[in-house]
Amino acid sequence: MCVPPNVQEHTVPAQATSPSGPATSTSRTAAPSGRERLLRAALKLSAQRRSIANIGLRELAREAGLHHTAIYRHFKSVDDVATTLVHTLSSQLRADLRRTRRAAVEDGQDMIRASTQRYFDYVLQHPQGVIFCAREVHGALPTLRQALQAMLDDFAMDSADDLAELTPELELPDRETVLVLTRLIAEHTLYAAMDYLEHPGQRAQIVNRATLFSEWLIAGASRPAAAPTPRSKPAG
Amino acid sequence: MCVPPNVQEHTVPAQATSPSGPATSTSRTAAPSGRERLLRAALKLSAQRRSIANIGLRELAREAGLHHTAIYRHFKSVDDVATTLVHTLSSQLRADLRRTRRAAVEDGQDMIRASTQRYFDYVLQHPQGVIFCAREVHGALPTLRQALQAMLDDFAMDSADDLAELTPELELPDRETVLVLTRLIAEHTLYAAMDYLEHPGQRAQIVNRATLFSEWLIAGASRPAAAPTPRSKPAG
DNA sequence: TGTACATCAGTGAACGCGCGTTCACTGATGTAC
DNA sequence: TGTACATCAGTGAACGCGCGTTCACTGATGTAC
Repeated sequence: MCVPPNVQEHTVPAQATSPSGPATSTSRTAAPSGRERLLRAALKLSAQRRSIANIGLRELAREAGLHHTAIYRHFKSVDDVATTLVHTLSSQLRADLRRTRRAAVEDGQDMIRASTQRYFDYVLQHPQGVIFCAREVHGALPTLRQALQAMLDDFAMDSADDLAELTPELELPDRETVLVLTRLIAEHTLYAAMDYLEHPGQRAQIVNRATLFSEWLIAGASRPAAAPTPRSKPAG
Repeated sequence: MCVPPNVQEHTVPAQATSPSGPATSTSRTAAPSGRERLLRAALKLSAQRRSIANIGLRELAREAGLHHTAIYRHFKSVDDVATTLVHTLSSQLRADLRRTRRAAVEDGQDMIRASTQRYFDYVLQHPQGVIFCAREVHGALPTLRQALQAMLDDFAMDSADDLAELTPELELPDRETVLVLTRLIAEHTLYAAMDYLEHPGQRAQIVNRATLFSEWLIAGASRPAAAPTPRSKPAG
């Protein structure tokens, strides 16, 4: 009776696993045992609850279907689980979103609106990861915040590349300004995902506002005369 | 020996009390005893730590200098303390910021840049309240989130009023669009305050970016032809 | 192919600790007469 | 002005509980010879 009888129930709680593969070390072939079940349990609990900082060691083990002392086989502490999870998720999310945005671009049409729409479709398919990232950006441990800020920086760079490459008609400002722009957009869009998931009745409106947000920012920053770089100059 | 000997130490931990008065029920005259000490302790702990949801009952009482069972004299639970605090803080913050912005406007000059600068000065003077609000907007209990979202809505209305009243030269879009704009600005500015407090070396840059953010959004949304309301219309 | 051994994931009991909640209590303050 | 009583903030002991951590253990799997 050493192997617990409920392993099979817990092998794939999934529901938010990316189709690009599990991407964590030993899970190349079959059951997602042990370490990976702990990471998935942490993700699930942190999406259900308020923050990953609140999750207890025994609670996490219970969710993963493990004896609570088994955690020490894989991690030093629950904080260690959190840190590992945020690094895993941020790289997954970045790769998935880059794919999503490029797919939208390849379909032609309005890049900003289409890629924004695709982003929110993605949010619906992977709610737990997005909730987790949005919550922890300003939430918990400094380590997690730094990792997620770096993720937003990466998003901003991807977006800046795509803008420069795919929308030459926009007459964008210099690269540095574009990075400020896309960084603002990345941050806002991540938060907007929370509202999107929380208020199903307002989703069309939220997508529209996020699109307008990007368009306004880009238009405002690209505007030649009105407010290019108003440093210490009175408006009057 | 019924009265604890350390009451006098704890009467004014202050450091983040608004000069406009304590504003909570019974504290009109002298020592801030009891209920108010609990609220201040909750604010202090939630600013130090990650979230108000993590604070324990005994921990809170310890910080307030009270026996832990005394909390039940004033509140039903720690969640009750949190709810009371968020309502108190959000109304205080709104009133203080309205005062701050109007003062900036009365000094003439560039309204957006000056009021943004004043806002961050305010943040430096009242870090705990701002941190608390920024953390809990997307953080903890749904009750707190709703109260803080309502606070942001109020900020947006104030800003929209001021924009319409004080900057007629801007040719702003319709009231509804301006409210979307100012709501986005209110939200972003609240988050920016966290970065502002966390990174003292980047403060000038953060203020500048927040100003640009507002100016870009307003300029972009006010632009006559480029992207007024691009509903389902390909950009190409 | 078989044996011996090391490694590794997970088990189960036990520990000391701080938690939230209850209860009866103690003085101080306010109020009616 | 004085007495009797109600109210109210805070105390202190006690409770049962779940927590994180430790330790010695059990099988299963991999590896050397």
